[in-house]
Parts: sequence; C-alpha cells; structure tokens
Amino acid sequence: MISVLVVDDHPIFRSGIRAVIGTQPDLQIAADVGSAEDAIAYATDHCVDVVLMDLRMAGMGGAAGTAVINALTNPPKVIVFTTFSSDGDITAALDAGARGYLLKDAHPDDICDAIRRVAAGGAVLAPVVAERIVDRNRTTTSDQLSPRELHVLELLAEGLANRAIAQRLHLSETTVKTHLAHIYKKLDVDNRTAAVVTASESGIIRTVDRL
Amino acid sequence: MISVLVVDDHPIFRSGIRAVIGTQPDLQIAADVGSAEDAIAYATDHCVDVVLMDLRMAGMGGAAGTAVINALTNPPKVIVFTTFSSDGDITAALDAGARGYLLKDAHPDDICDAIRRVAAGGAVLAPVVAERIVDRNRTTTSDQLSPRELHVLELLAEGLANRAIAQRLHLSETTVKTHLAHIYKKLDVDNRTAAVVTASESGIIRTVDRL
DNA sequence: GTCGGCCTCATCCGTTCGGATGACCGCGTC
DNA sequence: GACGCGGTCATCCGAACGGATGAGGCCGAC
Repeated sequence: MISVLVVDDHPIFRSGIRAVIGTQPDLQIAADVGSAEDAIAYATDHCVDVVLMDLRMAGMGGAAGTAVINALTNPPKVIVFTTFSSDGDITAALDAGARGYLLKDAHPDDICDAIRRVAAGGAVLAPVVAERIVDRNRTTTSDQLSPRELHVLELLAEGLANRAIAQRLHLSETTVKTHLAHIYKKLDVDNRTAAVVTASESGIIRTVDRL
Repeated sequence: MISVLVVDDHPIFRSGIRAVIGTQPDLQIAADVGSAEDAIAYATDHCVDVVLMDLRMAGMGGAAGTAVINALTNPPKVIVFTTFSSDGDITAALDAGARGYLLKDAHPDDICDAIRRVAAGGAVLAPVVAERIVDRNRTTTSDQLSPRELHVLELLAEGLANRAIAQRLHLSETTVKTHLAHIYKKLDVDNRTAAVVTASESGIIRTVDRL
C-alpha cells in the first residue's frame, strides 16, 4: 500500500485527489494539507511514500517545501503537481529534488500511474514538461543567459531605465548596456520591451503571480 | 433539488466538485464536461439550474461559452469558477452574463452556498473580485484607457517600436507618441517597458496564457 | 451651441537607447 | 602559458524615445 500526502491550497483540488486515489486499492491518502509548511510538519512526524505537491502556494511555496522535505532523513518522494509549466517553475522543482512534474490537466489514471512509478523509484515528467526541458537544452547550450545577465533582465522587467539598473547593481551604465546587448542577442530581440515580453513568455523570468 | 453542470478541463477538479457537491442533500451534479463546447451542447439538450464554468480552457473558453449559454431560451445561471482574477477575466465573465465569480481556492461550503444563492436568483462575487471591481471603478473614472490607447498598449506589449505600431495602426508616429504619453500618465509610469509590466500586472492586458 | 473628450498630426528639444569598437581583469580549461 | 568566457568599463554616434506645445476635426453631453 502506497501512502500519499497531498499538498495544495485549493480544498476542491484536494477533494478531487481524494476521490481519484480513493478508488485505487493500492493507494491511500495519508493526509491532505493546504501549505508547504504543514506538509513539512506532517512529513517530519509521519511516514509517507509519496508527496503530491502544488508549486504556487501562499507562504514558502512548493519548491522550497520540496527542498526541505528532501532534506529529511529517509524522505518521501515528491511529485510536483501544478498548473504551470514555465521554465522557472520546472527548474525550481527539479532543483529542489522533485521526482516528478505533473500538470493538473492530467488524467486521473496518469496520476495514479505516476504515483506508483515514483514510489517504485522511478521519475515521471508530463510530456509538455519533458519537451520544455529538451527545448531548453537545445537552445541553451549557447543561448543561456549568464547569472549577471539574468539579474539585469529581472530589473529590466521592472521597467527600470539603464541608469536605475546600474545603481541597483552598483555598476556603470556602460556595463548595463553591454549586458543588455548580450541579452538582446541571446533572446533574438532588438529592444528592452521585447526582451521582457519574450523572457516572460518563455518562462525565463516570472513576471506576476496573479491568482 | 438544484442540478449543476460542471465545466472544467481538469478532470481532477471535476472529481473534487463531485465529491463536494455529492455531500449536499439539496444539490446534485447533472453532468461534468471538459470544454465550453460540450457544456453548450449539454445545456441545450438538458435542463440544469446552475453551470459552474471554468474560464481558461482550450477551445472557445469559458467567457464565450457563458455568453452562448446565456443566449439559450430559459438559460441556466452561470457561475464562473476559475483560478484567475485579472480585470480582463472578470470583465469578460461579467459581460458574458455570469451571475457569480468564484476563485478556486474557495472553501467547499462557500461554493455550495454560492450555488444555492445564484439558483435563487442572487449573484455572488468572491471578495477579491468584488474588491477589484470597486478599485477599478475608483481609479477608472478618469484613468481608464480609451479603446485606441488600449490598442496601442497591446502592440506595445508585443515589443513593437513606435514606427511599427504606427504602421500596424495606419497612423503617424506622432499620434502613436501622443497615445503613449497619455498611457504613461494614466498608468503612472514613464517608459514603455514599465507600461507593459504594470498593464500586465493589473490585468489590463493579457500577456501570456501559459498552462 | 458650447464644452469636453477622443483621435489625429506637426515641430522642437533633450534624454535615452542600441550598436560598434576596444580594453582590462579574473578564472578555468586545454 | 595561451585561450575562451564572463564581467567590468570607456567613447562615439545615430536612432529611438519622452515631453511640451499647438492645432484641427468629430461627437456626445449639458
């Protein structure tokens, strides 16, 4: 019997998972909680096999929660189960040690299968997620933004002017312009606004979390 | 007995709603479907009291679906039930004739209450949504963007330069600049990138739908 | 009919941006 | 040690942008 901890801030969604997993003879819900903090508390005190973890939640969020849970002794396997599939979310989840990344439009059967596979030591990625990772690796080899460029890009996405970015980063305006020129080349755009838009679309930066 | 049609492209979510409503003696699920098109087909052939409608779905989407359902003879009441609360989503839903706007992090009890109230002829807005509407009306009287300005803003959000916007809109570059100046004033920003960011944050424009 | 809002356009001016070029440093690799 | 890469900075220049001002036409409201 595989025991599952469900972590999601939407009670309806937790009910849905309960309903789906309740029909499976080899799966059982150990508990369902509404935040990463509660999940950590539960996983620390109890023994569960798999954690189904939402990413975007109030508080510490699912990625950080996954990292903490993975730091436990004899940690459960974490499957990230979320609506979004931006590059930022995916890397955050995988970096935190998630063994699976499923999207919420998945079919119930796929979810149960994923739980079984991950419990057995495997890993599961939603097809779209797998594609994104491959895509990124394809374009990334030469096109990946350096940490500094990423930082500049983030400030750019706040609508700051070059001078303001320079001040925030304690740089000369020239340096900022140099970074921007590289960013434009790598993103294949020719102005700052387009850079922000494409970076946001491709999930390189996260603009807003409006829920 | 109030019969409910559930429309959502997430099967898990439909299961959740089933589980929640199944416990209520005075509510019953007539059917659950995964698209607005299916919802229209069902509502045309059957008699239901309330439709719980997701907004962002593949195909025609929940707002258009709501509009079509409201055009039926003796239409059911539609409650929009979604994760997002951008201005664009809210106005689209209410314009389409939705009698309620709930967010998916709502408590099961609130959802059941909302269904009962809407079935009885009332209207229900999630607190956050109500706030947004009030906020918008407060700032809107003088700050609302004109249709033309909105159009310019949308092209701006594609990263286009003034000249390109002018060509797309068959305008002179000067006119575009005039519109931009007004947009900056109304949004309280001082450059195009910041305009795009704040417009996106406040839901004035919809940048990406990444699911 | 006057007023105000929206849309259109022009000119002028200072600032900002984007591109090109060249340079120096530190670091890891071959 | 040579090389590449990332990060830093300078200078120069043309293009784009943002602000201010003025102006005409259209249309709905008072």
